[in-house]
Amino acid sequence: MSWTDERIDQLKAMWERGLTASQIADELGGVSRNAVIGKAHRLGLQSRPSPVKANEAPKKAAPPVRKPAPEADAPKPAAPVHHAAPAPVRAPAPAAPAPAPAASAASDAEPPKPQPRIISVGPGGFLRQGPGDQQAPIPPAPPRRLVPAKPSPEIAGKTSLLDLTERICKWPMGHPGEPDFHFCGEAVNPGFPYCVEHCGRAYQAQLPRGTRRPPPPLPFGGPRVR
DNA sequence: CCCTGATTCGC
DNA sequence: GCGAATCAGG
Repeated sequence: MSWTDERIDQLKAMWERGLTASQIADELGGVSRNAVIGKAHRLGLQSRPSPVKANEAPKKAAPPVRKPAPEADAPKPAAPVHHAAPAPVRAPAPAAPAPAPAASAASDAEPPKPQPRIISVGPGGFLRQGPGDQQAPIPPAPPRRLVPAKPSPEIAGKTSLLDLTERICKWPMGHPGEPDFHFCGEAVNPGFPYCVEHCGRAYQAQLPRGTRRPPPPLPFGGPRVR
């Protein structure tokens, strides 16, 4: 995977939104967390509260650098380290998750930025978009969007797509596309994409033919009622 | 253990 | 430029 303009855009966007490198990495697909961090730094995107860099020891000695970089002369005036900007944390639960549609989209001068694609995962069998798949060319005529282009990854405390990892239950809750659609989020049953409970739903023993089966519990909380 | 970001350095 | 390996804190 290479860093196309688009992917770089996504990286920037997500990085700025406070998503973790891991999240960004597996959202983009095809890159490692390290790659994301590396790229972010190369891009000059910088510094979010890093665990290992909480404070700069103003002590005279700064030995713990592996490479004893012999650079002695650095007439640089002390670069003002803007101190710890409070970065948004993993799943902030703002009271208003609903992305305000806002009429601000009216500006024609605004070139449509390819926001992260909306992708779905579910037991129903549809797979997430992967690194390899073709990128739907969005450019030609992105007319007015009635819905905000921003997927708003933070769906208030819920486990969103972006929160999924290998060890988080991916059982969907609610209906995809709806504002409160999210994922189970429990710790997975090791080796499975779902938690123990949802494994029970996802993997049902095949009963002998002709056996009357109770209505199988469907994903998505069952057929949509309208 | 898991996670996080930072840094280094061979490619 | 890239990213795996490594480090180091939570």
